Amino acid sequence: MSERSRYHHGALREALIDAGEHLARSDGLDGVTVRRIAAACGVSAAAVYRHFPSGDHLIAAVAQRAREIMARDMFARLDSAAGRPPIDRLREVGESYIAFALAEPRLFSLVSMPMTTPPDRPDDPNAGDLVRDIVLELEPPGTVDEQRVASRMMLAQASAHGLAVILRDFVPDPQARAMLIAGVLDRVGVGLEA
Amino acid sequence: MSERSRYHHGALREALIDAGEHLARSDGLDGVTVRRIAAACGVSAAAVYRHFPSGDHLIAAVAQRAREIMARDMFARLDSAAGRPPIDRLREVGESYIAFALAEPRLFSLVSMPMTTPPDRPDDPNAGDLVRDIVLELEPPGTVDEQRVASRMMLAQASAHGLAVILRDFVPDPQARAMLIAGVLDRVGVGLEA
DNA sequence: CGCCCGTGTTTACGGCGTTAACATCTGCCG
DNA sequence: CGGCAGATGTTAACGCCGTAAACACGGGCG
Repeated sequence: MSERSRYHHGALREALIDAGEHLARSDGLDGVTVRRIAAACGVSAAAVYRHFPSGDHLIAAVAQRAREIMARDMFARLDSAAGRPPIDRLREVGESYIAFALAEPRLFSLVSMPMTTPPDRPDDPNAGDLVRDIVLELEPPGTVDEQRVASRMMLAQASAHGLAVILRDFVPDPQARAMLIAGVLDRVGVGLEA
Repeated sequence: MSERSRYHHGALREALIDAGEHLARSDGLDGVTVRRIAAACGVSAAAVYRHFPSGDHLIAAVAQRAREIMARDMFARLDSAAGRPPIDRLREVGESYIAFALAEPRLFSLVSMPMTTPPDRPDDPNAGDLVRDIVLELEPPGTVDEQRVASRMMLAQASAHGLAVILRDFVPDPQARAMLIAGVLDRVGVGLEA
């Protein structure tokens, strides 16, 4: 089975997700469509249904791909903050999330879609677990107050997500964005330590 | 011109927005479509274009309607908190926003759409201005630090919006929702006063 | 060798937004 | 009061969308 099969594609599923990712980057959510993705792979639209039960599952897979890309960004940035206090690393994660949303707004619009399909491998880099791990370090040694952990996670995630969305939609000026990110994350830090 | 004209409708524009609102409540975003809205008004799809330059403008108008409904909720709830300290009223506004998002998730999905069209009357009840007015009361008398005001507004709006979205998509249990709302808003309050 | 099944194709259906051409009603002007 | 013009409706058509059914190819196993 060489790569030249040209009838049987060989790795269409991955190719479809790749094409979807590129279409999302270039044309945004509206460009991510079964027919366009299939065409980008040089394949008929119906071929998609050999690999995904529906078009929504395909775009859910592309969304999952986008989440993995963002998660890689966040992990990379976290590595360069290794050893710093948990609160600093939480801020790093938040800044990373927001930076991604503003740098790749179209990809981010996939990230923030409700996940209709469970991820293929539910154990790969996951932003939620990442936040939880850091938040756990804020707990007094030897005990874990689940409710406190949950509210801290929620505050971190909600404020980062909300800020990203509002900045993307309503604050075009990069300088204003930077000011607001710094100011809000300062305050979130205070709230997280409370 | 009685109401029986039946050819010339008389108030089609408003009727379309009404129908869009009801469709949004019952069928969610996917139900809010030019053809369906027109059909709900007993009118052909093309008639829409006598009143809106495009279907997107119609659904933007429906979204604006949804925002006004939510704003009315928030103002009503604020009235019953008149006289309380600003921080308490901010919390009331946040709770109101989140409650609406969870009580009317489909309508809320319109609210949180990026506004493509300026509102018809940009001076009617507006949640943003409301928040700003309360945040201003937190300033020391006689001075206004615009940057501090902006970051407080942003924190309030971003955390409420983010929390609403995350709870709607990922936390079905009402009790867990209530716990998280209380916990997060406590922390946001701390961050707002910092 | 030959058959089966995984994976591709073509074709078709209904729903979508939108436009063009036509129809009807209403208000105003002579 | 008559009639014309413009506002507001209609139908028909186009191209895009997701999806299903029926068919075609081709690689691997008996």
